[in-house]
Amino acid sequence: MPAEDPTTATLRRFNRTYTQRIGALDESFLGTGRPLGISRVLYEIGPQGAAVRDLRDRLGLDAGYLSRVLARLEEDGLVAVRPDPADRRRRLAVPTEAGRAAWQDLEARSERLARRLVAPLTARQRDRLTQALATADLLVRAATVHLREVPPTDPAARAAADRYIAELDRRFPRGFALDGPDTEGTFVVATSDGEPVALGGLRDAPEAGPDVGELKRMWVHPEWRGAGLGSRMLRHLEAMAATRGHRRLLLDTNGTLTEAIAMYDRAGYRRIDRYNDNPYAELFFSKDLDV
Amino acid sequence: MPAEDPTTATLRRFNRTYTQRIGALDESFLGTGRPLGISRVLYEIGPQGAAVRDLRDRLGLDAGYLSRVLARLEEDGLVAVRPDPADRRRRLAVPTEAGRAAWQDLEARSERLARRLVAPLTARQRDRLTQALATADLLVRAATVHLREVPPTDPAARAAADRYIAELDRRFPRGFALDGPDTEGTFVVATSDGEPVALGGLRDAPEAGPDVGELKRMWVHPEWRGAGLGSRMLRHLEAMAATRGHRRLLLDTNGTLTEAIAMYDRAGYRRIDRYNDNPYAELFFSKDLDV
DNA sequence: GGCATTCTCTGACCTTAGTCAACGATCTGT
DNA sequence: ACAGATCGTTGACTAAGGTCAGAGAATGCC
Repeated sequence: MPAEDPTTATLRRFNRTYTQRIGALDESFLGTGRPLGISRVLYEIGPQGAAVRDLRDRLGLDAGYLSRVLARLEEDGLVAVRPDPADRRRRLAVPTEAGRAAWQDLEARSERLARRLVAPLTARQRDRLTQALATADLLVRAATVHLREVPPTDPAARAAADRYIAELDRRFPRGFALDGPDTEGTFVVATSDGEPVALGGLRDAPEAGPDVGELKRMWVHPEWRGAGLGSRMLRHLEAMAATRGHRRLLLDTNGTLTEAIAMYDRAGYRRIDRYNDNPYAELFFSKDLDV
Repeated sequence: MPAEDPTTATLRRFNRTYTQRIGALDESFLGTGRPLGISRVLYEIGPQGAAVRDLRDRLGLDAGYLSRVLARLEEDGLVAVRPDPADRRRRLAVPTEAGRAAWQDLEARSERLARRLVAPLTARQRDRLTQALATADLLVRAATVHLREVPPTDPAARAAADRYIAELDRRFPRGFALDGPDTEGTFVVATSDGEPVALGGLRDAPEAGPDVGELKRMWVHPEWRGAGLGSRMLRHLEAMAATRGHRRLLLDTNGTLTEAIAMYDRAGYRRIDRYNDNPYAELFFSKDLDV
């Protein structure tokens, strides 16, 4: 084993503290007269309801087991399970009035326990704790984001591209619009709990040379900025480009996107002259990939 | 329910992230061919061994259940349980050679999982995560510290007082020594996992007035400083003094203890003239309690 | 239109984790 | 030396949580 890593040591120490002290937050689900597993499923269904499929994914449960838990919740009159009209193999679990009340109760218990935990802290320390946990939350979530390569038609890629376009439209003085959805190149979507949180596209740019690629649609969900998702996406795209035989990457961007520009600078991209007639682009970058 | 509290909201959000992602650290104990509970006990016993009593406290297990788990570990040749020579009611669990190897394996699994979790982060982000988790760890531990009032003879109070004395002896240019152990007044010991982490003493000071008390032996474990334990101790002592009928508190301290002095200032203590002949004291404070 | 796949449910089965009370051995204070 | 407390073990019992294979209904894909 290599020399002790301070990050894993801290993480593991925190894990111990956590399971001993905050872990009790789960136990707030006890004492409701229902077993923990049942409460967890009820809580996960939430006041709006959820698809059985999603519950299974989110909670990591066996299909048979979950089915039984749902039957029990239905029997207790807390949840109604009915087929999804859009795909009648699927089923949706929707809380009844009583179910929503039980959910509220779980919510209140959890909140109470959290309060009791932080009660001994002064306001200043509470702020520090909030800060620290929010940072840790963002980084841990960012670290467990899932990157996958998809065609331009992928629904997650489309959804992310739409958000990208909407954001540029908001930020650019004269708005932003595209002719139609992307059809060219390959996209990389980063998802967390199924939600797209970052996007990046790579296309061949034969007009600029035989082994040149171009990056497009680089976008990170606003709530996820500052966690290094952008540079991770960039590294992933560069590795992808290298395996596709590209030796140089181009990209263009707008002067208002200062965070992105700083990231490109940090990642070793150099500013070059205009190489296309994109009316929204003001800055142009290039990077040589050392294959 | 009052307006949403950002601390509990962050804590609860983090709790979700945590159970879904880091929580898997526990699951690293699975896949060893042993059930989770057994592995947890084995891990807690550690390479040095542990008293059965302590295991029960640390893991919060039922005596009967733990007894059976230990029997199973003994049967598997991983642990030897033998009576504690010092008190033959107690028993000690000591790992065998195979047990130490199994413990190493658990350790390695946990480390591997922690590494995999932080692997996607850059060095900079890893530093930020380490920082954030260390802060959160300290604050959460500080929040769950247990304060209790004890007589001067209490072993935890004695242990903390000894550390206090040793530290002053190290920090004062001409050292520090006492005639004998404290016998007067009431102590408040803060413990975490059974370890004393902070100390404070309160005595009547009739020589200074009928309703005057004096604080003594204020000490916070060096690793626990900056988490507000000192001011929490102070508040506890003040409340205690108020119920004892004191309306004014005195304390003395040495100029080298700058953190403590800053804390007294913050807590509303005012500097006064020397009120005793303590040769180690250079600064003197007083605070009126509003009862 | 037919075949493979997806989604959920059901039955059969099992381990794990835990509780509770009774009991014997041992220690502590007086 | 003895009453009372502490420590751990044992027997009897239970709920919780989970696995696995098979089946039926619905859908997607060519």
